[in-house]
Amino acid sequence: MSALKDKILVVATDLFHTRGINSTGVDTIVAVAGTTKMTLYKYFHTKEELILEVLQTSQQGFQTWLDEKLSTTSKKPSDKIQQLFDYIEVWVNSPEFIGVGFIKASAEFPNEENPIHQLSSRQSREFRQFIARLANEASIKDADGLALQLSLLFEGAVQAEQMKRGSGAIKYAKKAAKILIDGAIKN
Amino acid sequence: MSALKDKILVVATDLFHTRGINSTGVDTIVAVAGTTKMTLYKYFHTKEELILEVLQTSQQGFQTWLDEKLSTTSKKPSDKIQQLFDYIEVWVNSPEFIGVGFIKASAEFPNEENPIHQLSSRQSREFRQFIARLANEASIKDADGLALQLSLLFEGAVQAEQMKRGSGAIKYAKKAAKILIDGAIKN
DNA sequence: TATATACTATACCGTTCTGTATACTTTAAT
DNA sequence: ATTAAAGTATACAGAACGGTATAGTATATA
Repeated sequence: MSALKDKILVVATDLFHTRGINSTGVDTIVAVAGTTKMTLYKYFHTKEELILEVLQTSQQGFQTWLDEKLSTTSKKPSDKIQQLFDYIEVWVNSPEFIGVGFIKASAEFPNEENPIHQLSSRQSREFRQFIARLANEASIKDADGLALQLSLLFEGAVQAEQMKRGSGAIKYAKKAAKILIDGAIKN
Repeated sequence: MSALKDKILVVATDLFHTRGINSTGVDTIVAVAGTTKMTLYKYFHTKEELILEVLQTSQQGFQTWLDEKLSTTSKKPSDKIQQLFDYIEVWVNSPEFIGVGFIKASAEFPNEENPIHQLSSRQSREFRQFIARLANEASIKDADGLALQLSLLFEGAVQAEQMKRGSGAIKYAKKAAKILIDGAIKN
């Protein structure tokens, strides 16, 4: 990948989160990235394509990071789901954390026929299925139900953290997750 | 209040939710409301003022509805917090439900110095405090902690419902809320 | 009948938006 | 040295944006 394409992606990701997607023009993006519109439109044919690529790379980055953390530190399947929110907390409290793309994007593009909304919706579903897989491996009965509940806590906490940084939302989400997981294991 | 001002508010509320706030121009609003920009700008000096008023009236409407439901049906304080999510479920599943304004607005206006973001943040905090009051009346020890957890479930569920209608998110949020409340009462 | 109020109709201003056209410069590989 | 690729610089088209100016109509009250 071209260094400039990468730079544009990084800058766009940051600006979309700090100013909003619709409120960030391509002129601003290229100015901050230190390039021109001609170059941006060489790599991304439309702004929508850029948005989609930003969403995909950020979510992929998070998933890769999370996968690695879970696979290297904990061996037992039943431990993984317990540690999920530990790592989410680490990630949210890291200085690089700027938010979850698909949550914001689905709010800015509510129309269900919009490709950006559809990608956001799919990413949310895939993350939920990822949690469900962890729950299944931990031999939890209603794995899908627990996964949905944990994803609600996740999305709610990220939302709250975005509304006010350092709100402690993720700490209480972690506590709630523990209670829900313990309850689901016993049944 | 003028009938036209009210009509503009209703139309704007609907359009903001179905198309997004930034994606809805004032020209569209007046066209759907069947009036002109001159009239709109007579009642709302700027678009920002209109947005703020839309947010305030919708949240006020929900709070009033919820207050009334809780005060008329359940007498015991300990029952109210248990019934909170019952009514939220009714509200979310009602055909008029279009979402929660402050969740979307805070995503579209992430800048903490923006008046719209500030109002959204305040509304979120006030709703959390409302839950905390219910928890306190039910003699729950860590009322603020439980209120935060329940608000995460609430916001996460609304978010999920927005991403895909009929996702059943609110049903599982209700179950999770029951578990968390029961756990908080015992301690 | 006079006057104030509410509202309409329409044209417009300045800005910003996405996206493109044209021409030029740098860099690296053959 | 030649050539292709990558990137810069800049101007601009066409539409949409928020907001205003001007002129006119309908209605109700005094």
